[in-house]
Amino acid sequence: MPTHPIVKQKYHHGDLAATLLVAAVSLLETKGPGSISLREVARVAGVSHGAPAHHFGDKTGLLTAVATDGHKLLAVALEQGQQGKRSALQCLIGAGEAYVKFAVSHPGHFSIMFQSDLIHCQSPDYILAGAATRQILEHGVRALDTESNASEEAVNARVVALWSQVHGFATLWLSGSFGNSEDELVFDVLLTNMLNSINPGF
Amino acid sequence: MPTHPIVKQKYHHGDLAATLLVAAVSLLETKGPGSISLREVARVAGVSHGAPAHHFGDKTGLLTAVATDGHKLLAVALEQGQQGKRSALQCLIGAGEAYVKFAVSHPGHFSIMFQSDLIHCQSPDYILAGAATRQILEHGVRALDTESNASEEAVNARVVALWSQVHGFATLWLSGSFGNSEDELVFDVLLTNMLNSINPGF
DNA sequence: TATTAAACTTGACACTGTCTAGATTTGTCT
DNA sequence: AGACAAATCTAGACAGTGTCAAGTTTAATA
Repeated sequence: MPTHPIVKQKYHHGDLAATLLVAAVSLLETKGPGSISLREVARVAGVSHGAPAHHFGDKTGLLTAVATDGHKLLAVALEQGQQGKRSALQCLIGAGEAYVKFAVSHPGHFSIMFQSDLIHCQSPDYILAGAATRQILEHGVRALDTESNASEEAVNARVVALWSQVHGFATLWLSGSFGNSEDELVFDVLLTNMLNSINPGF
Repeated sequence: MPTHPIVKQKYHHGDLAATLLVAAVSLLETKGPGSISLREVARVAGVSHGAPAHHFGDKTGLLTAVATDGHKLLAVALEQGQQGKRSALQCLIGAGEAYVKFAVSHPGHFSIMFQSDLIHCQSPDYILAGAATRQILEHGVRALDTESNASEEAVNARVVALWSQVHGFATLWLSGSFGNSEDELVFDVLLTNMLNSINPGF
């Protein structure tokens, strides 16, 4: 007879992989990617310490899955950030804004997405998901530059410049390098000013 | 009688703190900030596993020292990157170039400098060293904007924009997000193109 | 229903960070 | 110089970690 007959603890969780991912993201937000513990993830998910291995192989595998999920979510956010914009420039700025806001609103995911020493960055799923992000940015830049029939190299340079800027802003903000102001207004002002510095003609 | 009379292993190392820092940087380059082990640092330095505690308190303390050293080295690199430039704009671009090249040539230091979950980011030394970096960038921007009597807010926005761009470029390059091309030419082209996109008038 | 595969648990192992107590060296004071 | 104190490093212990192997329970399949 079980001690807690009402809440039946089934041997098979049913949806453990997804539960582990949620727990991992939660712990990434609090502990950070360098201090996260696989056993604690299992504990939060309510399973034994060996359970994650069956779904993700090892700790790196679990973190890779989180990173891959993060890239997929980011791609969706970038698409949404472009919707309903008038000009191609506004479209690109919308994507940049979405990039930064995704990072700030999903710190758990973002904290691991580019940590190549903690994930299997050769994983096909991860590479594929990451390439989608880049493609969306590139598509936006290309739409802006078609009018001024820009060279392939110029488009590439602009993608790198835009990506670097929003990625750097997100990273520096999350690390507290801009001063650990909790003020949301400061964040918006900084971000808006930076994005407005993107000029159509380079 | 010692077994190795020539190389005398002294009980007191003499300069252990510096040796530990060098070992830590070396391991940060190979293992990465999330996988570095304090005991291995001690092993590389040739001392017992408990030795680092006496100089740096704990693992976080050692990593904080590396990060602080990194910020000091970066400040020097930024100053040097500005020297001998004609215009204020070229000066600023030189600093940006120095920022990225420092990150790529000191991956061990740079990998930990902004990881707020792995260091004591409230440490006065660390805060001071980090503020110097920001001040140099701000000084460069201010020199550029004095002619066009820019507002305080505009200067601040430009600092954030420039810092974000070079920091993001360095981070993305080191994470392999631009494609893990070992080609140095690709790096230079990408960086130069990006820096040239910095326009004097915003 | 019997058998097989999947999902999860349990125990073990080496390794880690940190704490404590002790050993060795250096510096200082008389 | 000699004694004492401080600084420096070692050595052992402890709980916690990732990963492996073997075993147990459940689901799927035939």
